[in-house]
Amino acid sequence: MAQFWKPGTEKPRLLDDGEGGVLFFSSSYSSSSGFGFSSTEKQRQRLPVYKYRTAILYLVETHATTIIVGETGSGKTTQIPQFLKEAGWADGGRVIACTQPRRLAVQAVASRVAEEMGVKLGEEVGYTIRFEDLTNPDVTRVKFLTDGVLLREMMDDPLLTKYSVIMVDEAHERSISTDMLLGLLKKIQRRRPDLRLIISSATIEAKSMSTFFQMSKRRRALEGETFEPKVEPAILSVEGRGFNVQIFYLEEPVSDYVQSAVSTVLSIHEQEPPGDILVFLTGQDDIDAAVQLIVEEGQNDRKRSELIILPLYSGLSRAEQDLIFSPTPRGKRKVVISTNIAETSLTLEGIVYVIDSGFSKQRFYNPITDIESLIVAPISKASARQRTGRAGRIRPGKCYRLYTEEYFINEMPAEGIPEMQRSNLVTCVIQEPMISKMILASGELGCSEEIMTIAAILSIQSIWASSRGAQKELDEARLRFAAAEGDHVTFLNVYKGFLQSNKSSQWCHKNFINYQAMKKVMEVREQLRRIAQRLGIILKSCERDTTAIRKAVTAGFFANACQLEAYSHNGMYKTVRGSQEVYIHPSSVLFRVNPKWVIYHSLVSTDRQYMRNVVTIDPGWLTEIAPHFYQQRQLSHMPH
DNA sequence: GAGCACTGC
Repeated sequence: MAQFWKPGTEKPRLLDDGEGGVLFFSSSYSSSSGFGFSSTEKQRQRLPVYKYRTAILYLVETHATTIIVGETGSGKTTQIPQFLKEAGWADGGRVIACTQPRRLAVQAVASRVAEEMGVKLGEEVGYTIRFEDLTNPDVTRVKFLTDGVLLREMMDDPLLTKYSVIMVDEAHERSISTDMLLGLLKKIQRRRPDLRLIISSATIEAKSMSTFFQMSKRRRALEGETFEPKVEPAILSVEGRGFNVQIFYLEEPVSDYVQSAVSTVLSIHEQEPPGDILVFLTGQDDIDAAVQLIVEEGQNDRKRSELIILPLYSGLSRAEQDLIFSPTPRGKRKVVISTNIAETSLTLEGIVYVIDSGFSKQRFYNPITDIESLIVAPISKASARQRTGRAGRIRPGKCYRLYTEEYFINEMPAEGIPEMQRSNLVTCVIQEPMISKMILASGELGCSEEIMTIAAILSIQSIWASSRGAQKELDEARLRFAAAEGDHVTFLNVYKGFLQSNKSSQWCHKNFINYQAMKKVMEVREQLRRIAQRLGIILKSCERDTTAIRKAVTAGFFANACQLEAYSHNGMYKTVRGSQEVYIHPSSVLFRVNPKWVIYHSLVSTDRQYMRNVVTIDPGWLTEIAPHFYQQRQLSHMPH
């Protein structure tokens, strides 16, 4: 058993005075009395970040980059933009920006800040996320946005000239777009000494962030007499406002963390006072198995009926996810069994006990084979702390780690590998080149209306409704739309039906289509249509000429062509590019159909490499449409 | 016979 941090007391602080640039403020700075202020104002003053107001403003004034380390509950995200505004950083038509990795967070924080400032959202305080721009360029002074949107803005205005301060929040998550943004912002700083950056991070990893933003000696030598901010980043640490969480480790490692998690749930329920339980497992399989086990093992338990067991992962429908947020009835105990979604994206109130398996599914990318795969891998210390923190939001909690303390200390990596090092960066550098090529080709082939629809649907996770417990019905529904040419053409049938139903949610429900996904498809399609129109692509329908459609897909995705192995009995294909063994994904309408030649949209790698979303092609099109790629390749069994 | 989590004109 070990003691976790106790926020607000003796938290270790940063810590480097060597180069003079790293500053440290103690938390003994006292806040002024709230007398005479409104209740909102008093609430603001109670947030831990409030007592650092002067320090933060001083650092931002004097340093090009300020790194703020603050745990959840410190209030940094909502308060710092307001401090900046009050201090005049938005004067003269300038704008203060604050980025978030997730859309939901952008919306939530923006409306909270607008409320605190007593202004209407979309005016002085606004936000921009994809498909939704709630800002007014003339009056918006504090703007919240996803880091992806800011990256896009950079394409039109590379120096981001309208912003005076840019705060990058949740930088410790190291998402691809956050990392890209940080790299580009560093470049902008060289050209814009007036720009200030605030990097906000929840972990002590601030030191490497600081090293990154340290500017070169040469640049520093150029600093003239005119006032310029210090180039060394400042670091400030702000305590959070969580509760103490006691940590328990296993004495011996276990081989089956699902079983171990289940036993822990049942013994907490037997021995511990009321309070909800959150269990972190890796994926749907684990989670469903754990739910099943708890039900079975608890069958003879008189207290079993007090447990409300809820699975949680992104594949669940909106209604199923909403169950998680319903309040726990008196005398009951909620057990939420979740993937990583509950680590950062969703916050559950009322959790007192956390069980951490120590694993999550992570994406890895092999640049040689160009295959991304999802692998169950050990989490980092940073993730483990984040999971633990989920237990201390309403009162002191307990966290049960299903691994040994020795393992945590000596073997668990301090930080996860940044997403940037685990992904194919193509779409990050050039926005969706294959889709773009497909759309351009569709203009010439006269099927741009259809290809727009296909492109929009391919950009959505899945248009099919969640199938828990109704697998057969979903398969049957899918068959009703199935087209012999493959998934892409099947999508057109679904889209057509959706339009004919007048975009009805009941129709979606009846046909196992995800209504939310279809609404998003409409938005993406509209966005694509606007871009295509701007580029002068002729919008035209080919009226069911599936050859034109499949040729357009081939034009974009020629590199993903696969041929069925001549004597394959189990549906094995080989990629033309690298002779990789691949199979049609069971969710495809061509599963078990196994046509001779197909093009896939993406590969997913689990125990096998599966092709998701496949369409049949005529191999002759490959040399016709992409001769530069196929000329020198030897295509065995290629008819001529 | 199968789906970690996000994001984007």
